[in-house]
Amino acid sequence: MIRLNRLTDYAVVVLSQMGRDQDRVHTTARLAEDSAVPLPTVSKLMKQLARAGLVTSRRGAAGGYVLSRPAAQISVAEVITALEGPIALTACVDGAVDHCDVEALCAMRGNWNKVNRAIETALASVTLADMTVSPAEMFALPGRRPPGGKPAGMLS
Amino acid sequence: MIRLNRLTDYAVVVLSQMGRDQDRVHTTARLAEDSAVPLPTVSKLMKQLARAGLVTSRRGAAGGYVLSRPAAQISVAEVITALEGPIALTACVDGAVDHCDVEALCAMRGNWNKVNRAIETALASVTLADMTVSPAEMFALPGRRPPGGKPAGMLS
DNA sequence: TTAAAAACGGACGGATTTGGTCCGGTTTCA
DNA sequence: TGAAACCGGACCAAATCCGTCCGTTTTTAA
Ligand code: SF4
Ligand code: SF4
Repeated sequence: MIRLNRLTDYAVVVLSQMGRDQDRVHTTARLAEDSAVPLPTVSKLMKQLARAGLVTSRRGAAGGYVLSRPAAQISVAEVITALEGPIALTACVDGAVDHCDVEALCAMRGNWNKVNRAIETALASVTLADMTVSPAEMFALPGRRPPGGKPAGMLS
Repeated sequence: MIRLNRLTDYAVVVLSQMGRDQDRVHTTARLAEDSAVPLPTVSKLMKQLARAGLVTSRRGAAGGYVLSRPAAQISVAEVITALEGPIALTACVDGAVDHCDVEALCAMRGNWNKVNRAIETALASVTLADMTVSPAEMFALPGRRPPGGKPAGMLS
């Protein structure tokens, strides 16, 4: 069902959690407790996110993780990319890593690109900060696109 | 990588194939040959698509499959839905079938809805006919949204 | 009347991916 | 020095995906 990886979903949830307390250091234990995601899983996630540079780790006692950037400047697209690699709906779009064995004969090879880009744009326009507000007022925040405004041009 | 099911991809490819010859009946054998997708797989796909009503089957000798509607009126979203069920990025969006075990405590439960809807819209705005044209002139066809026009309002 | 050509339904199984756990290091602080 | 945290990776159970196969049913044409 075009499902997002469950782990990726968790990552967004946990990162948003962190966003609520911008620059406090959060231990995995605390994050796990607050988000109901099992501890070892949170740990694994944070490791990956740290490697991708989205969070910064502080080792040792009183250590933990901090968001590298304010939550309003991290898009869910970045989170996805960090955990699952480049967003590639099919194997023949531009950033794809692997190869399609039908690609040589496929008449529509490359036509997924536009669609893929549209989705990419959609995901890039939502930040972690957006994900924490109540659904009702999402995208109605001051300073963001007004409700009737330009919708970030998909399929341009 | 937010990857589309390979079978779903194939389905779109094959259906587009069919769209090139609007109302001829196509046998699975022929479709397989033309698209390089293995025959039994095409067969399986067509069965599902027939059940979903996207194609009409004609049994017996000289039988085959016909598109139920012109290719320009079938969106890729429909194809995806037919094969994989409702488009649901996570388990907590509106049309989702299954349930998230963290849902009770998750602070952002429901916030994926908007994102999900945006993607849905993107996929719904691309038809099978669009997928067959050369990438260069996609969305530059007469009668469709002009290049600078309203992009079907995502995240509305 | 018969034979061939097609769709139909479903079962099956191998391969791959995913989700989650565990453990032995290493770094830092009190 | 010891406790608290991250770090890296191995590991595995479960689920999913993908492709194949086979017997049945329907229709057409010889
Ligand atoms: S080449 Fe064709 S079959 Fe292969 S991934 Fe691209 S669209 Fe799908
Ligand atoms: S409830 Fe939270 S964790 Fe569960 S699917 Fe929705 S966003 Fe993800």
